[in-house]
Amino acid sequence: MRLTKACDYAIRCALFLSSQDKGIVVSKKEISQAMDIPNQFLGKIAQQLSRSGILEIVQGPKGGFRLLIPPEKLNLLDVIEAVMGEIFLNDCILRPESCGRSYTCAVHAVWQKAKNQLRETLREATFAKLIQNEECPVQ
Amino acid sequence: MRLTKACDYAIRCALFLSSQDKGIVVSKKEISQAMDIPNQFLGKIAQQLSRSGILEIVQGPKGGFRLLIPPEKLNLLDVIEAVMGEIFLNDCILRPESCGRSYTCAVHAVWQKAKNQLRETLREATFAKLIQNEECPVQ
DNA sequence: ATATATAGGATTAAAAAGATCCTATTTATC
DNA sequence: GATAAATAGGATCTTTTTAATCCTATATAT
Repeated sequence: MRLTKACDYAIRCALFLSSQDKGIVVSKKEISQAMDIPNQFLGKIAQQLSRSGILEIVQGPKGGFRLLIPPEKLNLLDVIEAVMGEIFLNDCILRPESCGRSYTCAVHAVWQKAKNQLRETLREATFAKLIQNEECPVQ
Repeated sequence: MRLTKACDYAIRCALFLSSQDKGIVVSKKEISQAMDIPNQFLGKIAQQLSRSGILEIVQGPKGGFRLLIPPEKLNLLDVIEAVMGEIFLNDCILRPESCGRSYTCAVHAVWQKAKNQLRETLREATFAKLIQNEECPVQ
């Protein structure tokens, strides 16, 4: 029920890029140092974010990563699902054929509701909002 | 971001007990066969449910498990957290001291919201409701 | 042409989950 | 009380997942 480190790093990376000037290329080294992400691991994560169209990878000298989606449109759900695949709480939601017992179906309805709520909450959280609100109301 | 097998089994066990006559003792063997749970593993899970006061373990011949909380009051959250501990999506919510970077705090507010929603949805799902609704609207 | 970056397959290490083994303990029944 | 039928619970093992790194290949600014 937890986000993986890879997710955490992906979010940090997206936060950093969102806080930089629009459209600029930021080197992997700079991001990994600023956001405390293992350098090589960041490379792997960037590949996933790149496959999902969230950022562009620029090779060669002065290479690095460029955010393709503006922070106003990019949200936590996009970044998390780019790394983890579609969020789900229980296998049976994605594999209903493995659902033999009848009353477990009522349970699945709950998983489905919980999943939808969770995805919606994450979708609402754009990176533009996240980098604005530096204060922390929950702690 | 997924429920573990142990959680799944715990829920199956609670579903089975909820569907039986109130207050009766059901043997581990019967539950494990009916709900397709590895017998020994069920023993471990029952210990956790017992520690949380959800069921009572009866030893000796004619022993087994007895549900202590009526299905109208028992809910998915109780059972899941008995097995997994308190639900959370990201470490930093439980360990705010590890939260150094300022803007990650805004992210934590989202985790907190998502967590609260999720727990509320699971809390609303009582076992009485679950064993009633045998049809499956989501599939 | 060269030096500087990232790519990406392969591998390794660490952690968590899933399951089982085996002896101890409890208790109904004879 | 003795016995047999149950579960308890520590220890162990296996598998899976996660986390991280190694190393050669590739791209590109200068």
